[in-house]
Amino acid sequence: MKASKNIKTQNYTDRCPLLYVMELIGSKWKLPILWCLNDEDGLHYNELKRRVHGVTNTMLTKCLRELEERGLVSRHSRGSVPPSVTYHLREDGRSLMPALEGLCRWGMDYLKKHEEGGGTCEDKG
Amino acid sequence: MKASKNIKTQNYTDRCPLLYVMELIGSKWKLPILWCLNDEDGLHYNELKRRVHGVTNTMLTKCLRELEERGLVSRHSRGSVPPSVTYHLREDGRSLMPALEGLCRWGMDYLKKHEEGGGTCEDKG
DNA sequence: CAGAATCCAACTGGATACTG
DNA sequence: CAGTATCCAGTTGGATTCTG
Repeated sequence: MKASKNIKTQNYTDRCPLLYVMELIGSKWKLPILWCLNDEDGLHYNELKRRVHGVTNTMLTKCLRELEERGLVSRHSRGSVPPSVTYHLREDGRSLMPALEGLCRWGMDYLKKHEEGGGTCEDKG
Repeated sequence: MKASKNIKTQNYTDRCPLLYVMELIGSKWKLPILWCLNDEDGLHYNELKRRVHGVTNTMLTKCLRELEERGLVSRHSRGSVPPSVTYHLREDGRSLMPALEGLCRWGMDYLKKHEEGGGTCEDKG
């Protein structure tokens, strides 16, 4: 109760850190990318692409650029031919993962309650 | 570390509770609406509209319907003329608020670090 | 290998007007 | 009062092709 009160008094007007974060990680591939890098730090572009299943070049590059700009991941190029570029999670990116735990827990809890006899996570066809 | 490891092993494949939640509350007005209802439970449509500043009828109605479907808010109509409809936060909606605290904290922390001399929250013009 | 460039479809959300 | 209906613009993301 106190916690939630704290949240809403801080936020629900405008310029709110929570909405900022939502915008930061709200696009389709950001979280999957971060998870992969958190899972195994220092991945090459194509390794990443293989793990973030379904992502396209366009989107992967775009997301990585944005995450880099925001300081969540870092890009290291060897500048050789053929090119070799690895992506790493920076501290801000890493610290984001545990920050998501509350939400994740809520989600698991919610799904458990609402799909008592169903599958695991069927949101939309 | 353990927490974050826990998260990624559970998730980054497909059907993931966290992505589910993100979809649930990811649209533009959902969180502001929930905050308002958390702030003062039992608001009329137009009260809500006044508090969620900037929202349009179309969007407010759409969001409320979706939140209602998902069981986060409840709708009570007196069925009179003129109509009187109040919206309440249900338990699932209320429990979501503290679950957001981790993210919110991370956001405040992040903003503090990244705008040492700047304003409070300038994301985009 | 690690992208960039281009084009396009779908979705999101806003503006406006109308209604029982 | 509490919406609904319609239309429209901007954004998101996918498909495809090309390159040093």
